[in-house]
Amino acid sequence: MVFIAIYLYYYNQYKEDITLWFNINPASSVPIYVQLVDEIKTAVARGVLAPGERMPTVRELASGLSINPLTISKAYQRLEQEGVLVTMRSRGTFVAEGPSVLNKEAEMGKIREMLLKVLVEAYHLGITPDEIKALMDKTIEEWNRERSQNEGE
Amino acid sequence: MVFIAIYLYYYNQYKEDITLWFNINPASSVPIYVQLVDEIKTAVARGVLAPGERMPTVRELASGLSINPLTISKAYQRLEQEGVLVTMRSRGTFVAEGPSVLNKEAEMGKIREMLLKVLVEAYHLGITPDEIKALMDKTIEEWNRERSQNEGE
Amino acid sequence: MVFIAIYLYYYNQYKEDITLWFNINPASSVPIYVQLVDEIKTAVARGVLAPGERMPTVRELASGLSINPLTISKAYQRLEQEGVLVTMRSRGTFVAEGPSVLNKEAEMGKIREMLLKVLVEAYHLGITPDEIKALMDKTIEEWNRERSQNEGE
Amino acid sequence: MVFIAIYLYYYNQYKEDITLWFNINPASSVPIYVQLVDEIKTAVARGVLAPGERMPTVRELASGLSINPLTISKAYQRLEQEGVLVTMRSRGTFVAEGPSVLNKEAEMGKIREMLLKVLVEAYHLGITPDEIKALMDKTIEEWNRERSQNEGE
DNA sequence: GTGGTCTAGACCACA
DNA sequence: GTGGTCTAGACCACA
Repeated sequence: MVFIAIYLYYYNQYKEDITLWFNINPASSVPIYVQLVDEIKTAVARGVLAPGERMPTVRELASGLSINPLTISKAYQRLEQEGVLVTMRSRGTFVAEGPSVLNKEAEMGKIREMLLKVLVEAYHLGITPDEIKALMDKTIEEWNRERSQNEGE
Repeated sequence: MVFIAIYLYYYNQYKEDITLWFNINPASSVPIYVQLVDEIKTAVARGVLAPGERMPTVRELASGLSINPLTISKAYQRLEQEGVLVTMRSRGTFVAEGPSVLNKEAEMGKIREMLLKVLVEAYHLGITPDEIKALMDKTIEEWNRERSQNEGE
Repeated sequence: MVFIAIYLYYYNQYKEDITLWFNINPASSVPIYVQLVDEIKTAVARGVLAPGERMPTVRELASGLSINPLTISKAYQRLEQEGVLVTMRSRGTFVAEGPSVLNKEAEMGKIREMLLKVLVEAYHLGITPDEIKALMDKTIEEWNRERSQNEGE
Repeated sequence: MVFIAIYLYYYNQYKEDITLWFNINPASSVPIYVQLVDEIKTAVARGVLAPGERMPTVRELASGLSINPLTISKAYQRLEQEGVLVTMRSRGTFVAEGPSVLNKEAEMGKIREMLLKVLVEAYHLGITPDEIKALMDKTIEEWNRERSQNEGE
């Protein structure tokens, strides 16, 4: 498998230097636009991309990642549908102002589905629920540490 | 969304009656063979399908689920690769004897990836890490209860 | 303004002859895929396309309407998001089984918005609310007559 | 979705205080100038802006709404074309003296189109023609009440 | 300069 | 055969 790590430096609205770091694998069976959607959602969730921040333009990202602008556009549109980004006509695309909780119960259901998949996968890898629990605690701890670091910047 | 629940009754080697209960949604964007792989892995992990148990033949499953036999075959092959099923020439396909731990560290890495995805998704749904942790505990508890029930049968 | 009326004859699942009749204006400022979405929603609402019915394939429609397949595909995908069509992997695209009412109140709100727009527009055209009411009654009457006719077929 | 409500106080020719209340959403897919056209048409139809009344200048509106003056200008031009506003050289822009009925039949056709769109949309939302009719009656009633209130001022 | 749309043509996974 | 994805290149409305 070929992983292509792409570093994209650009200035945000406060003229600070930001390094976006997207792993896109054009040889993957996962469509490029889906990979990009996942990468951006991760960057936002980690606090690397803060709410209100301006995203690189479609053309910038396209040339930076050597990907067709249409593909970038598709990813941005998908992210807008999911409420992660907001596009303002001829001004650019921005990170949305945090998640809007519409239907907490339905959403908890989705997460529960994902956790069940983790348990199934773990079973087949010979990993016990207790190990999962410990791993989850460690992962959340790291997650919180990273987020508070990014917010502190 | 259309969900098609399929009940598949058949006799295993011990002549016990088993009800397999697969949710296959032909309208989903997830390929049918992947759905089947997931369903079978779940059934095994939950203890509904016990190690050593005989699986229905490709033809049985195909007619039972009204799915192209080639699709079933593809799922079985994938499950063999993953070590979940074992095919014995001219005797049939069986549930493998428990997970074979090859490389614990690499496998923990996979699970960690999945947990990170859960955290990203949860963030965008407005769910906090603490809520995730609680949900995980509850899910594991239910999981263990169900497994011990199935093993008791 | 140039209007291009396209008649598309094809056989549906019951081998009956169906005439699809889409008005697509490539010179309009309304994107082609949006026009197609509107036309198909209208056909379904009028009962010309019945639930469960198979839609023409992307390629058929594309060649029939002299439109790029990608544009047709975009329209189909949008219609799937709206719950009007259902796509089944490598089988084709079908008319969904009727509207699923999720949030009646929110939906009534949308319709109310549209009715207010009608009243605003009517005001500027010198048409009174009473005339609107009469026109609405007449329009609904015709609508019901046409639907019962299509259902009777 | 972000809605930006803008209150714009200004003195009209009679030196009365008027509050204009435009909802402009720069993140909407509807062009800003179209949103402004709709808002002004609505204000006039509701009687908030009376015939003969002086409109704010392009610059006033532009600074009040934090919108590019060119965009405001485009909206005013469009409204002049539609006969809603009248510009008098070096005196300013005014609300026109009521709708001029040019071709009643053609105009009823436009309204009929809009009503059909409402019916199509309602169908896909699971709303019946009867519910539409009732909603229309209620909407017109409120409309009339509001208009008579504004006229009474 | 911004994102949005469209085409022609190619390739791919799935069933 | 089915829909899905991607590219290169072009054009457009909007602000």
